Amino acid sequence: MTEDYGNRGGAVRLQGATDMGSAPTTVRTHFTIGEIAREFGFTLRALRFYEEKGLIRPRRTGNRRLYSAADRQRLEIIAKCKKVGMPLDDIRDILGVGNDVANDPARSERMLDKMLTRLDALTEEKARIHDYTQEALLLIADLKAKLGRAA
DNA sequence: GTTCTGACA
DNA sequence: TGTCAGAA
Repeated sequence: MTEDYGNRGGAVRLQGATDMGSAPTTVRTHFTIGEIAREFGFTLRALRFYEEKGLIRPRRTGNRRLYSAADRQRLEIIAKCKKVGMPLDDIRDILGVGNDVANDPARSERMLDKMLTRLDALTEEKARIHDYTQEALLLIADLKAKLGRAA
């Protein structure tokens, strides 16, 4: 884990903004795929995959990916949606094409809509699993009885 | 050591 | 998506 907080890529120096120490404060505006992966818990493969699918469009430095604040906001949404098992296609719809995802009421509206739909699906799944469980229990009891074992 | 692309599972 | 390979 090379925590290169040096002045690579999108690093920017803010005038006068210093903290405690004497070294000039460096605020990084862009991050490498490795850093983003660690921060959000995504694998490098997943991040490249999301890019292939058009969910994010990190800028490049040569052919190295650089993730901006906007990319991170999108990733945050992706993480939340993935957490409930939402399909990537739906996540892409929520995100929309623009790269600026901050404070977008329309986006929140889309996300709410998709989330409600997802809730329905999860509720149905839960019911289905309950049914399967009951069936399995019944079959097990039946088999045990047939084998002369205690229930 | 880190990241990239492409291919296969 | 994980994993592996070969290159930068």
